[in-house]
Amino acid sequence: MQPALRSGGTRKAGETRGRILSEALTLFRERGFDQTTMRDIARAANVAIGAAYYYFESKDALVMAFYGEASKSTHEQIEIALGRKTDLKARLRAVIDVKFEYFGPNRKFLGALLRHAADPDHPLSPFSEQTREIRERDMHHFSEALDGCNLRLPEDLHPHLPKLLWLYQMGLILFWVYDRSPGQVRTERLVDKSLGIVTGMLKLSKSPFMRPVRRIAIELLEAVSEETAGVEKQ
Amino acid sequence: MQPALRSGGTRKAGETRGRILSEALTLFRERGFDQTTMRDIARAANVAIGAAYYYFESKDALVMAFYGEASKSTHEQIEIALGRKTDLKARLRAVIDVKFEYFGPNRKFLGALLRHAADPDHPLSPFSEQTREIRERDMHHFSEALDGCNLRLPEDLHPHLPKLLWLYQMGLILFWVYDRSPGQVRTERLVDKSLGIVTGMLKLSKSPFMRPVRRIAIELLEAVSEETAGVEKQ
DNA sequence: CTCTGTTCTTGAACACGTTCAAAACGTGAA
DNA sequence: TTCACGTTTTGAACGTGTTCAAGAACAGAG
Repeated sequence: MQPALRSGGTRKAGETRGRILSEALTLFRERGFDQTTMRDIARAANVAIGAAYYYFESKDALVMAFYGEASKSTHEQIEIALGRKTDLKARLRAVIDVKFEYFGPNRKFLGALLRHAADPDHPLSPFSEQTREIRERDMHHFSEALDGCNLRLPEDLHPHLPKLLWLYQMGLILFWVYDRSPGQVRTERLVDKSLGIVTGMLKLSKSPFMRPVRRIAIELLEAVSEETAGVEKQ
Repeated sequence: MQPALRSGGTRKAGETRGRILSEALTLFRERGFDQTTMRDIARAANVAIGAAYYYFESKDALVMAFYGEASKSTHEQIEIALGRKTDLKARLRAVIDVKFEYFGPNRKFLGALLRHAADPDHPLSPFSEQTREIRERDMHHFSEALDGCNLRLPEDLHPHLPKLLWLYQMGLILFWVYDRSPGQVRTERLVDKSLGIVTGMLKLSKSPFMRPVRRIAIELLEAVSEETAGVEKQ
C-alpha cells in the first residue's frame, strides 16, 4: 500500500520517508531537478532505490510532496499576514509575498513543477486533478483577501474573482521562476505594476459604465470554465 | 554533421529522412507521442535506431520538424486567406482558421509540443530560442493582419500588438489541444467570443478616453518584455 | 577499374526512471 | 522463545531516449 496515503506507519518509517524527501530537496536545490537522479537521492538518504519508490510514487511525487507542504505551511502564514489589513492591494500583496518568500530558496528547482503548467493532464500541473486540493486551498486565500477588504465588488463578478486572481498569481510565479534578471528585478516591477492595474480595475469594475464590459467578460469566463463533468470523448 | 542543417545531401539521404519523419508522424497520430518509441519509428522506417538520430537530434526534434513545416506551409495559405479582406475581425479569424485547419488532424499529438509551453528553456517551447524563427514568422502574420485592415490603431500600441495577438492565438491553440468537449465546441465558443472582445477593445483603444488605460498597459508590457540582452546571472 | 575521403548506417552500450520478487525486520500471540 | 504475518528494504532487471565506435555505401579523382 502507498505509505503516503496510509494514516499509520512506524516512527522509523516516517523518519525514512522524511530523510528521503529532505535529501531529495537538498539535492534539487543544489544541482537542480534534472541533474539529480533517483540513485543520488537514495544514496544520500542511505537507502536502496526501491525504498524511495516505496515512499514516493515517482520522482515527480517528491516535488509534489514539497508543493503540498508548501501549501499547508503558507496557509497559516497567509492567515496571519492578512490580519487586520483592509486595503485590497495590501491584502493581495500579503498573499503573494508569503508565497514568494517561501518559494524563494527553491526558485531554481521550482521550474520542475511549473514546466508542466501548460499540460493539464500532467500530475504536476497546477491545473491537474492531482493538485486540485492545493489549488482550492490557494484560491480560498484570494476569496478571503477579497471578503475582508473595504471594497464592494459587483455580485456577478464575485464567483469568478478567486479563480482569476489565483491564475494571475500563478502567472507571476511562473514569470518569476524563469526570470533571469539579477535578483529577479523584472518580476518585482511586474508585481508592482500589475497589482496596481488589477486593483484599479477592480475598483472601477462596479461603476455602471463598466457594466457591458463586465457582462461580456463574464460570458467569456463561463464559456471557458464550464464544469468538465461532460463526456470525455476523444 | 547535422544533415538537418546542411544544404547538400544525396537524394537517398533526403528520402530516408523523409521516411523517418513521416513514419514518426503517422505513429504519433495513431498512438500518441508517448506511446511511440524511437525503436518503433526506426522499425517502421526500415532503419536502425542510430539512423533516426543521424537525421534528428532527438525525439522532440521530430515534433519540431513538423512544427517548422507547419509554419512554412501555413504561411502561404495565410497570405491567400488574408486576401482583400479589410475587416479586422475577419482578418484575424482568417489567420487563426488556417492554423486550426492545418493542426486539426494532429491535435492529439500536438500536446507533445505545447506541454512544454510554460518552460521557456525547453527547445520545444513556443518561447524558446529554438522556435524563434517560427515565432517571428507567426507574429508577422498578425502584423500583416493589422496593417491591411480598415482601422487606425494608436501609434503607441502598435509595436506591441503582433506579440499580443500571437500570444492570444497561442492561448487559443493551447486551449484547443486540451479541450475534451466533443468536437472541441468549447474552443469554438471561446474563439467566437474572445475575437469579439479583442477586436472590440482594439476599436475602442484609440478613443481618448482610453488613453490612461493604454499608458499603464504599455508600461506593463515594457516592464515585462525588456529585451533579454542583459547578463544571465543565476 | 582502384584508391580515398565523405556520407550514411548499424546495433551494442549507457544512464535514467521505474518495477518487482525476494529477503530482512518488527511485533504481538502462543 | 518460537511462530506468523504485516511492514520495510533490497537490488537486479526492464524499457526508454540517446550515444558512439565501427563499418558499409557512395562519389569523385586518378
